[in-house]
Amino acid sequence: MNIGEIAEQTGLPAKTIRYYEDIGLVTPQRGANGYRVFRETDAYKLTFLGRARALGFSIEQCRELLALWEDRSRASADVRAVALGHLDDIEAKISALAAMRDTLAELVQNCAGDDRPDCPILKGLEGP
Amino acid sequence: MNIGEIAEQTGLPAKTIRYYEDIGLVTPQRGANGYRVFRETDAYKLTFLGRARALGFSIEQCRELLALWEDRSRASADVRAVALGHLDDIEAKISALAAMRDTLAELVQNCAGDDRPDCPILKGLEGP
DNA sequence: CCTTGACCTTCCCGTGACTGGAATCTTTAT
DNA sequence: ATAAAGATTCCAGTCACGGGAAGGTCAAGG
Repeated sequence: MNIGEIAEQTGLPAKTIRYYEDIGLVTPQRGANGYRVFRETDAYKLTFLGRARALGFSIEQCRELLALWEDRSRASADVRAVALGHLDDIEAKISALAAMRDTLAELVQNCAGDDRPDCPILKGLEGP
Repeated sequence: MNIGEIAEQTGLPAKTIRYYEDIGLVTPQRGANGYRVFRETDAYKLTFLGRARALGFSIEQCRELLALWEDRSRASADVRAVALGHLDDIEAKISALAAMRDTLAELVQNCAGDDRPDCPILKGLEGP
């Protein structure tokens, strides 16, 4: 399989796949013409990566997960630890965003939003 | 005021303040020794920037807000529009993160997290 | 056989918003 | 006089790619 075909199959842009090779996440073979040749295991890996990235795992976490995935004697606890760590990160991000939203929503609420220059949003940004 | 002093006052790292000057958000004067000299208006601007950034506004949005802030004849509707746009962005991010969290939490829930290699998290990442 | 167009290759630069570090002044304190 | 603190510029790196240039390869059509 050439890169275009596997790109379509996995939904990842060809550029991304080349990048994943660059940083050692996949190691496709090469044909006589220099083209990358992807086999089924590469397709699996790339699909895995696509899903893990969609869940917000960092590249390094993906690398870790891939290693665990390939290690048939891994402990599921190790996988779970990575996932739980990431869950915490997500929760923290959500909390931070929710706090921003609340503050900002309150400012917006108090702003008339008309032609007049008086604006509680700007005032709120000036100082407490 | 030198950069260290204003950095402490605004809570922004000196590096960040220099960067803000680089991209034209603030334009401190210069003393005879080449040091930046910050005046009160600079302090206000930097405080404003710090708060706006803390609320997640991008640098370009901050630039826009600063311009509105300096324009005494602005319409509060313009400010409100920027803020509402950003609120939408925040909501979208929260939704995306919540979806990740839910999916991931479900995978984690089903994983025993013990010494055995069987792991629903990895299986969930393999395919649907 | 030649050309066209689709596909592939590498390489380098740009993104956002900084952060770290090096090499070099200037000021301040002892 | 010297040492430390604080200032300056500039360069490089971060994360995870994306854009685009310059060029090699392949299949189809004339």
